[in-house]
Amino acid sequence: MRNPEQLVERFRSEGLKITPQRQLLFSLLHDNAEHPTAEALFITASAQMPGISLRTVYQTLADLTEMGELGQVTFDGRAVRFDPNLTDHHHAVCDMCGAIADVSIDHLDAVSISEPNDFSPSSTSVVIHGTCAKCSAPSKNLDKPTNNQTT
Amino acid sequence: MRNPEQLVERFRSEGLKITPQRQLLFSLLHDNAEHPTAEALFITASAQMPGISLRTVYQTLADLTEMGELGQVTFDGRAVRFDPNLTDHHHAVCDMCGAIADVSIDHLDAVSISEPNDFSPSSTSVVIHGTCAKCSAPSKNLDKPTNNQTT
DNA sequence: TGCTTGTTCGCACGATTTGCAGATTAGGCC
DNA sequence: GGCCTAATCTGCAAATCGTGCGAACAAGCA
Repeated sequence: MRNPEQLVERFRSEGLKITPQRQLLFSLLHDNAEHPTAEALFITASAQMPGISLRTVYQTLADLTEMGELGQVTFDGRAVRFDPNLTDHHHAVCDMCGAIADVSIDHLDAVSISEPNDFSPSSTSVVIHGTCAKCSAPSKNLDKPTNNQTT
Repeated sequence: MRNPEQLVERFRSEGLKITPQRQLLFSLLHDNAEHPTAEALFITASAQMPGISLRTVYQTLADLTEMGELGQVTFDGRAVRFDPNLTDHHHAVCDMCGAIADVSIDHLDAVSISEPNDFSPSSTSVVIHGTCAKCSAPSKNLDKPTNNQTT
């Protein structure tokens, strides 16, 4: 996703208005590697702008997604998560705490895939399930596995 | 997933009862490569057993999943799909009609993956998006793209 | 400042799934 | 076959996630 200033430019050039709600969400999403849900963004946004509507968060996220500025991923069949990282990458999901990390995979096209007849692939996504560092650490410190699935 | 007879054995040996509803679902799932949703199974089941409850379908699918006889996959963030194929495989999803096909990928472990520090992977799933044969066929016949996402 | 049009907001609703409680029934025992 | 008990089924309410709609509001421009 472009930085907030560039997004403002783009919105303006497309005749869309620059509202405080949109600007806040631009900044919350910029360089955000947490793959937040709409609900999580709403909570963060509400802290800075009490009164902002969840509906507006959904709307803005949908707009950005439609403009190609934001990616969407779902791993568990639950809430959609938003990803401002538009580079070619994949995801590692911690099955304990739900944390999601980006992973890069080189030469994925080198693996031998037996596709069904006449299937025309357009994109490939890889999800690695496992346990993250925090959750696999036995008891190094007092940290419990951070169940931050919604934060 | 085991065949219906074997599932009956397993259920019996675990003290679970063999009901007509369960037997019907066993047979509907056996060798089913369509990755049906609970709703789709409910519709099919209802045709053969009017009065069966959607709640029962969900319950039985959850039981089978918990027993490890059934896999679950979600691709679009909507309904969960059930997969009796427990072999190591992945999925090709048609973005036009929603059809899902199994694909096998060899030597997936050979690709170079830059995992985040201390992430302990347990499984990897690959989803290939694209267009299936039916939907990419221009107009060979009168078939329209079969929008069978719910059937 | 005032106008126009896009935005925001709140609410209702749709889709999917689960919790609950009462009715029903499978399976064992006589 | 009939009975008993615990498991199961069923219908309904409710939780979760997301979207449609209409009224109120505000950004951007003359």
